[in-house]
Amino acid sequence: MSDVAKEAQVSRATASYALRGDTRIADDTRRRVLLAARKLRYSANLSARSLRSGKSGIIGVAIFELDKPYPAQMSAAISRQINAHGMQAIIQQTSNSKQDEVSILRHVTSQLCDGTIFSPGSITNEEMQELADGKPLVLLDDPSAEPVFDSVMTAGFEGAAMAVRHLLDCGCRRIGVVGADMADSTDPVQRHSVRGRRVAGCLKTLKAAGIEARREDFLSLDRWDGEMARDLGHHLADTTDLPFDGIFCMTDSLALGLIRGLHECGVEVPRDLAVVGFDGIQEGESYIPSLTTISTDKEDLARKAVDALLARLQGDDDNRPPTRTTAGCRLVVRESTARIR
Amino acid sequence: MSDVAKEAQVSRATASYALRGDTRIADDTRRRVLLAARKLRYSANLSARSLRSGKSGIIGVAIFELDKPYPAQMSAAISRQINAHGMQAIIQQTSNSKQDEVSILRHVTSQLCDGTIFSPGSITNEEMQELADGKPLVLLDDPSAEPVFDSVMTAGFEGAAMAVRHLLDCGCRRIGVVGADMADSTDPVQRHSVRGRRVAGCLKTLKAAGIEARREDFLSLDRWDGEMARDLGHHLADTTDLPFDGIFCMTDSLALGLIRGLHECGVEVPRDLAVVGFDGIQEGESYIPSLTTISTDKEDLARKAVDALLARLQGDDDNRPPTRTTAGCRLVVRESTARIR
DNA sequence: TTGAAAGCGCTAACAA
DNA sequence: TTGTTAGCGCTTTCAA
Repeated sequence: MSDVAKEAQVSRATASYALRGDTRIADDTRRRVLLAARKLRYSANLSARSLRSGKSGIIGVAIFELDKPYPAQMSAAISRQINAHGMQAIIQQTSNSKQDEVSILRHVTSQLCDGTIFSPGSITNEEMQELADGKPLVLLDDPSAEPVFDSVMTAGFEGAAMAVRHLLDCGCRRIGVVGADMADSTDPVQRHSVRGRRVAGCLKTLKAAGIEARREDFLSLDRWDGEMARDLGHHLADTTDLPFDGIFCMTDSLALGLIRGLHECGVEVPRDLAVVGFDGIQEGESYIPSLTTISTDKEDLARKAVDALLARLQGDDDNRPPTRTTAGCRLVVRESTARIR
Repeated sequence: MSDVAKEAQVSRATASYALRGDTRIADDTRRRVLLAARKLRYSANLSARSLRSGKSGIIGVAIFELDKPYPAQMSAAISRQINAHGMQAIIQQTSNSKQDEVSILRHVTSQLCDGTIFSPGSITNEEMQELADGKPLVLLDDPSAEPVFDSVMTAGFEGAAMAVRHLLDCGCRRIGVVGADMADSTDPVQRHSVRGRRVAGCLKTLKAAGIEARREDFLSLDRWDGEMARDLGHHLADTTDLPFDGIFCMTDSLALGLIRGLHECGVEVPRDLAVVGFDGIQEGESYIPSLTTISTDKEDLARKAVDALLARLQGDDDNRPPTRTTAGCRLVVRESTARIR
C-alpha cells in the first residue's frame, strides 16, 4: 500500500480511505489513488485488513454432505446470493460430524468469516455460542425449541400436510411415511426438528381426513439415505400384500431410492402406488418416473438466510431477539403420483 | 496469547513455540502451556498467524456449479481428503464465469489459502499465474498444451475408448456421440480439453473397429446440461428413423437427460438403443434404467490432487516442472446398455 | 531452552 | 480534506 500511496502522492492512510471509498476523500484524490492501485495491480492483504478491522468480507456456509443433491443445491443457491451482495462465499462440509462442526466454527467461522450460515447437526446452541465468538450465525432448520440464533426454516409442517393431502386427492387411502417415526412429532427432542415438523404435518392432514394414523405406517430409517430407502423398497415389495397405495418420503433422495428399490422387485410407481418426496431436488424432474415433491424454494431460502445475516452484520441492535423465517414451498405434481383412481 | 503465557508462566514466544509443537521447548514447559491454553479456551487468531507467517492451514477448492452432481461429488471428495491431512478445506463456486474465477483467485486463494485446487473455466494460465501470487495451484483437467501448473486429469481418452468399445460389444453399430463435435479432437484449442480427449478416445475405438466416424454422428450442445440433452432426446425420437442404436454421452448428466427426453417420446433405453455416460455420478446408480458409465475414481482423483498440492507446499524445489497425473476410471455396466443382441 | 523485541500490512483515532 | 501514529495478535530472529 505504501507503493500505491507514493505513486498517488498521498499518505498510506489516505490511500486506505480512498481505496475503500470513504467519503471524506476528495474525488480527485480518490481517482489518483485508484489509478495508482490499478497500475501497480495492488489488492489489499486480507489477513492484515481482517486482523486490524475484524472484517473480511467473507461469509461462510457450513453444511452436511456436499455430495448429496439437496445440500449441494442449497449451498450453491446461498453462495450465489452472497456473491450477489458483493461478498465472498466459502462453503464447508460438516459431514454430519460434531468434530468437523466444532472445527469449522473454531478455526474458520469465528476467525475468518464475518458471519456464517450454518446447518446444525449434532452441536448444541451453547457450544455454537461459545465457538462463534460473537460472530453472527444464521441456522438452517434450527431444531431448538428456544431459538438463540436467527434461523430460516423449511416449511416442514405445511409441506408435509400438502404432500399427504395430495396423496389423498389422488385416491390413496393406505398411506405410508418413510424416514420417520410417528412419535417424532411429539418427542420433546425431535419435535421441532425437520423430521418432527414433517411428521406433524402428515398427522394433521390424516386427522382432518378422518384417517387414523397407525405407528406401523411410519417406516423409520437409520439415515436419510437413498440406499437405505432402496433396501426398504425391496422389503416392502416382498411382503405378500402391498400395505400402501401411497407413500410420503421425508426427502426426495429417499423417494428416488424407494422407487428404484420397488422397481427392482417388480412394483412400479405410479402404477402400483403413488410416491411424494420433499425438497425439490433437480434430479426429481428427470427421473423416470418424474417425482412429485414438495419443493422448497431455494432462492427464497437463500435470500432470507443472507438477509438475516446481513441485518445482523449491519445491526445497530445486537441484542434484538433472534428472528425465525420460513422459506416458501410448493407442491410440484409429476408422474410419480399420476394414478388412475 | 499473552494470557496463556502468563497462565503458564512463560513468555509469549515460548507459548507460541509450545503451541505449535516446536521441538526446542522442553516437554514439561509445553505441557504447562497446552494446559493453560485449554483452560483459557485459547485458539490462535488466524488472521494474525497468517499475516505474520504467510500460512493459514487452509486449502481452497474452486469449482464450477456446485449444484451439478459431478462437481459436487468431486469437491466433497477433495474436501474430505484435505481434512484427512489435518487442514481446513473451503469450497468456492466459480459458476463458470471468468469474473468469479478472477475474484476467487485474487481475494481468497492468493490471500488466504496456502494453496488451491482449481478447476479452470475461461481463465488463462498467464492470468492464473499472476493472480495466484506465488501460491501453488493444482488444476483439474487442465486444458493447456503446455502445462504451467500441476494438474490431475480424468482419463478422457481411455475412458471414452472403453465406452465406445462397450457399445460395440453390446452389438451397437450405429453409434452417436452427444455433447461434442468430431472436430474437437483436432481443434488446436479444444484438443487437450476434456471434450477433445473424450472425442479422440471415441474415434480411436471406432477406427480400430473399422467403423468410419461421420461428422453428423456427433451431436454438439451449447452447454453440458441435462435439459439440453432432454431436448435433444425429443428431437432424436421425433426423426422418423432412429439414426443410432448406441449413444455415448460426454457426461452422466447428459445421459440421464437424454434418456428422459427419449422416454418422453416413446423411445426406451435400453430397449431401443443403448446409452453410456461418463463421470460415475451417484444418481446414475438409482436411475431407471440405471446408467452404464465410465466412472472416474473420485477418491483417487482427490488423493492425487491433494498430494500434488502438499508436495508443492512442502517443496524444497519450487522450480521443478509441473506434474500431470491421471485419475483412475472404470467401466461400470448397468441397465442402460443391457441389450439383447 | 527461553525471553525480548521487531514487524507482517493494514485501519482508525486523532491531530493538523 | 489529509497526514501521523499506534496498534490488531502473532511469529521469528537474535540474544541470553
